[in-house]
Amino acid sequence: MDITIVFDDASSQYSFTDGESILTAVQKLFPQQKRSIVAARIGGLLVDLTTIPSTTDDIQLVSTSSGDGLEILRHSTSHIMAEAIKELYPDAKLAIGPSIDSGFYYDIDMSKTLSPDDLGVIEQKMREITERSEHFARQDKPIAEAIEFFKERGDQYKVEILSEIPATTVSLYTQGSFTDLCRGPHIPSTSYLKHFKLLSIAGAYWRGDEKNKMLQRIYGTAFPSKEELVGFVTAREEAAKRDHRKLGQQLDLFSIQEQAGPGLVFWHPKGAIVRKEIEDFWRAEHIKRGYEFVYSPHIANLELWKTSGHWGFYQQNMYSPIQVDEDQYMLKPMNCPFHILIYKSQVRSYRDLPLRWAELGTVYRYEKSGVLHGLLRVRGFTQDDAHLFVRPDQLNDEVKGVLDFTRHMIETFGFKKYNIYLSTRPEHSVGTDEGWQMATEALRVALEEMHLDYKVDAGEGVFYGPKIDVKLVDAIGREWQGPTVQVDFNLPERFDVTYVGEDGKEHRPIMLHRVVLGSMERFFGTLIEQYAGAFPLWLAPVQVEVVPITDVQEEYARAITARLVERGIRAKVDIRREKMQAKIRDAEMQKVPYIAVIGAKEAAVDSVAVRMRHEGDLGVMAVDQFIERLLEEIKSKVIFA
RNA sequence: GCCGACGUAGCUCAGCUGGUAGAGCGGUUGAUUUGUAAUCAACUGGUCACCCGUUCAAUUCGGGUCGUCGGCUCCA
Repeated sequence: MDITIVFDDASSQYSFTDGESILTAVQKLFPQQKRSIVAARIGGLLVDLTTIPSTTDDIQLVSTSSGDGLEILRHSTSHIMAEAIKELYPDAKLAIGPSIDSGFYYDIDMSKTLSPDDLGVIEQKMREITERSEHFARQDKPIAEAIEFFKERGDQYKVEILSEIPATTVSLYTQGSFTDLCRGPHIPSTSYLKHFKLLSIAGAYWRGDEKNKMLQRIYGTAFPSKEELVGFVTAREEAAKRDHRKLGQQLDLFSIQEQAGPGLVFWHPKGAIVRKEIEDFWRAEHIKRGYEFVYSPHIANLELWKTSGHWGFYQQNMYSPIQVDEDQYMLKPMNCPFHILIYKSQVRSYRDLPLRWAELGTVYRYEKSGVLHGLLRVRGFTQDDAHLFVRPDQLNDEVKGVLDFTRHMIETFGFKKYNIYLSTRPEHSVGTDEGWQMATEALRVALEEMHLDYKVDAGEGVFYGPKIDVKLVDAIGREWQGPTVQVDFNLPERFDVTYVGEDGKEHRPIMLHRVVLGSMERFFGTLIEQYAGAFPLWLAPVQVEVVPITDVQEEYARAITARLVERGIRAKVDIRREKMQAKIRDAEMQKVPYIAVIGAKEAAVDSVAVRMRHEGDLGVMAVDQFIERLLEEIKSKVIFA
């Protein structure tokens, strides 16, 4: 049987004899690359190389250099790890072991608690298994038989998974003495696996439900080549250096103090000045876009939170009540009810809408202790919040306006890695199906009209309405929710918010909740990681470090610094009795964008020797020229990647 | 909240099997007057996170609390 085999855009013919598998063909046609070819695709379906072709359809070979191939390699690695664990710890019960973006994991239930040292032992055993060259063999079984098979072995998790699969037959894969339930495909033999590493141990709930038992999860990864594996490990180490918690301390930006309590942020002077720059920009942009600013209190009567529904739906995230005289007061977890109260302070006309009210509102939420994470997940934070009260006919434009605003902010701050999600109605929520549908549709239409790529995050909306989330990506690829816009037709209902229409009758406005940064804390955290602490000039805490070479130039250096400061430039002079080299080193390590070196030559002609971060010595420049350059760069908010 | 690991000067870390702790950087002082990533020296830093227990003796061993880190769950 002659079949066309396609590999790397080249195709060749191969005559299959009866019972000959694709693997045999690969070994004959591509003896050089045979270990990188791990599977095949026939008619769009991925199959094992051990498949014996039954049609004359083209066969496309899948190598580990493709996404599918890499996934197969990693998935097979998780099976090999599972085999190793079963050999080492026979009482281990396996749950699930998929491949993920950075590698794979397997969830295991066993009596022994694994320690990091055990990873080496398991790796060693895996190495043995790869040397044994065990073949991966697929077997299709009626589901009842498969259930019986795993039941006998006491693999309760596999039985549970099987009992929920609607299919009549399932596939099992066996290598060596180990058999697992799996869709496949897999590498032909354990010998294909050469470059792998087990990374960490963690706890994970069975089926991701905290009511279930906690299993032990082992994370690992595998690559086609040693270089790629080493590259992965070094990239992780490099990423760790951009960690905002590390940089926050090194650059003296912020701290979180045990004495004060977890999740509460202290902004140091250098972090505070960055925040101030962000806030100034934020305010200016709001004014341009027709927003007004409001301020509201930090606590309010519990009754208000009952009316808003927060007490019912959000209680577990709120700090305990504060008893004041006869009443109970709550620290605010959100700003929305306050803005509603301002709205309701007078009768509003349809002509007043839309109203766009913004506030840098500091909120407090009781987050579970295990989830706190530097600036990215805290208990007290300032949202760059705004609420828009709009008429139904204004909804679409206003949502688009917010999306455009968000995009402008993200781009100005130079974020390249972010993802957009549309979150729909969650399990616990208020309001009617019609309302939810209308609101979700409004968001979807706005996304489409703005030509923004997005994914649907089913059931991830807020209790009062659906939302669009923008998630920013941190140094090691984790996503953190930043900007969000939420459509809310429930709070206006609960608070009986109205406006008088053209017809003289009362109508219900729709509320938009939105943040364009997220929170100052989280945004700052991702910003630090984004720039690895080397902020663009307009944000840099110290913009220019003035370095006199000897103390003879001290007076001139001070004068230059004063001139820079007078022009609104954040300049500091380093008058320590240190060598110039040491001062430059310190300024570089503090990631100061410009260093102005001043010796006798410069002092004589009113100039400075300019050194730029990452670029080195730019040569001598007249002071006025230097100042103009700085002001221009600050004004244009140039980003140096 | 759950699983696991960790918690020693301001920072980064050393301290084997129990005998009240060290280095480098930092800070202070003095000397050096220097041309693009660390000048030299002296001095100064610690209830070894906290609380109980075992022991003649605990930074070291055991238990608990708090905090941090990696995940899970949950979220801006």
